[in-house]
Amino acid sequence: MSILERIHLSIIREVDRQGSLTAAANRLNLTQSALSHSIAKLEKQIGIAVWHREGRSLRPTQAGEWLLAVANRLLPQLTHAEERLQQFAKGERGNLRIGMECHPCYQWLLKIVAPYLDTWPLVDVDVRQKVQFGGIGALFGYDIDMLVTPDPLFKSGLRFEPVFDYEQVLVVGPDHKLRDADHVEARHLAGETLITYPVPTDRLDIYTRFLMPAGINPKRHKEIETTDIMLLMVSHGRGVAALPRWMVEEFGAKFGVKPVRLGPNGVDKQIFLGFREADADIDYLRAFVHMALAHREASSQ
Amino acid sequence: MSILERIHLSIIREVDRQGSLTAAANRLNLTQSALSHSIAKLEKQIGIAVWHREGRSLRPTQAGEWLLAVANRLLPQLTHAEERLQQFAKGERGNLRIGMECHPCYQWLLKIVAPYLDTWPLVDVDVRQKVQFGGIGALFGYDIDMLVTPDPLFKSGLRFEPVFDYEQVLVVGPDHKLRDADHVEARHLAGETLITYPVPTDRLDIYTRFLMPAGINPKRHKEIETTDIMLLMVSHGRGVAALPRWMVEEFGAKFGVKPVRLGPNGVDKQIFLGFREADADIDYLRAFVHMALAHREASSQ
DNA sequence: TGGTTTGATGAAATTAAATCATGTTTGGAA
DNA sequence: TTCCAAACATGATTTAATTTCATCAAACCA
Repeated sequence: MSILERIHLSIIREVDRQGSLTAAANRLNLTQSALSHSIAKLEKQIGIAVWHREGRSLRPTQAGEWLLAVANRLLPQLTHAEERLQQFAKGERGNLRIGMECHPCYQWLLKIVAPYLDTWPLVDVDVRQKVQFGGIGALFGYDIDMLVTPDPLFKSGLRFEPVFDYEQVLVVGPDHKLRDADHVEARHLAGETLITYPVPTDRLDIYTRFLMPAGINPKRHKEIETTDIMLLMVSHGRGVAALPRWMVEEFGAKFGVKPVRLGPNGVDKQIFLGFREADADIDYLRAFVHMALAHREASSQ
Repeated sequence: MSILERIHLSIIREVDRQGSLTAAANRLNLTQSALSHSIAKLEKQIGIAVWHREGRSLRPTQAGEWLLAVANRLLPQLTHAEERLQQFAKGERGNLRIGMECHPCYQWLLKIVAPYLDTWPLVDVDVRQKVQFGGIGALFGYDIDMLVTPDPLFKSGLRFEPVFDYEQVLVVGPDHKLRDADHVEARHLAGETLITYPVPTDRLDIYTRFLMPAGINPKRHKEIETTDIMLLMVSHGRGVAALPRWMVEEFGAKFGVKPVRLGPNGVDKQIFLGFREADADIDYLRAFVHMALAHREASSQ
């Protein structure tokens, strides 16, 4: 009945990666002949070619492209399932694969992960900064088990817990004219250089919740990857940035930068921890959420 | 290297469904002995039991439960991939599997699907009313290819197009005292029986956008599955309901019911068509979106 | 307590997969 | 151009894996 086997997907993926049957065969510890036979049989059974044979190279057909997509989606899941089983067998607890959709949360995450690793010595934590189909997709696609994000999705098989509240503030250098201001208005930034993480502006709160409502754009927009460099730039008067208040307070002294409230009421943010409802009863996963919630309690006092 | 094969997943799923190895073997057109050998080998390779042997019955171990979840997730995808390939081979275009997260949209959907089936004779349309992990999860899980929903999720591997705007109105019977009112206030419903589709109140706009903001609850809340019966109930004075205005106008005459605006400004709704970004270039899928958009253009005049 | 059902097991048979040896085509180097 | 190396295809053979068959032991049921 079933014709599409794991080996077929492996071959298709490997041929795509290596570029040739022969190279793929080596990586799979099989002969070129074996792959050739295997694929020929598959093509015969489904009744359509997987590759165009052009000279001595293979180019995927439409069906081949489709199969490649299937392979890239399913093979990692099979691999992960096997790893998980091995871990069951060895009495290990497994990996907690955490996806991050929130740049400055990294510092916060470290504070949760550190004690977690002590309490759960058999669980390994694995943090992925960039996830292929976005955090939600990665959760549904079983690429990650937990997601740190400012954008929760209630309903539909996932669960989100608020674990972290903070105020987003403007960071200015030690000689900046707004240094001692009670708060800043959007128009004050019209002549400034704004430094942000390299993400689309519609995912930056300083745009969506502060600048855009006022119809203001900064003079210049500069993207910086790392927080340290960003703070260094700000402290040397190269621009202003928006970061969590706790972060500015923690690193502010070191860099001599100051936080200023965004607008009269400030910009409040909430970070959520998301996971699959189906995983809700995995103890080491629950424990992580609990530790995050406990940390929230502790720091809200 | 790889030990977990499709057959293992099939066996695990079938044993769970049938309750015994023997029955599962029959369904898989194999002998009981074959399955026994097959899973014995698997258990030996991963080094852990998949089932507790209790007397002559099999109960999944923790690992078994996990494997079962994997099987139920991956096997349908493999099956679908095969079907899709067969369709490629036969020159068919495939199935368009549409998930619905919007009860009254069914009538609207019919208006799109009817001409679509004519334009795309080789594409079959398959509508699924209830999807396991919610619409978004079903899209990510490849259980459906398109989703009709009032709750889009921008970003993260999916795309949503607004295809349908309408006003949600209150439907009252021919003898109802509000029958000729310009609009209704929330407090007017305090003494009424409200008839809705059987979904949680936090997904019913009349609650979230009309009653709850005013802190009002109807006297009674009754859930009805089908629109026809709902309208029949309303027309016979058994209560009031909330439906799209176009629907009331279309069926109003038949049932003698009347639309009344919800609040002074009305409750406007938008319905979206969602699909995977990876599928954005499948012609028959694009075509569906285009037809929906065209229908929107036509009816907005 | 027999009869029947269920899963396990070892050996044999069968089927499937991989290799070996070889052929054909092609792209590049001499 | 020519020749060689690289790449995939193919048929026969070998090897490995899977399936069946025959049989057993345990357990549920009447």
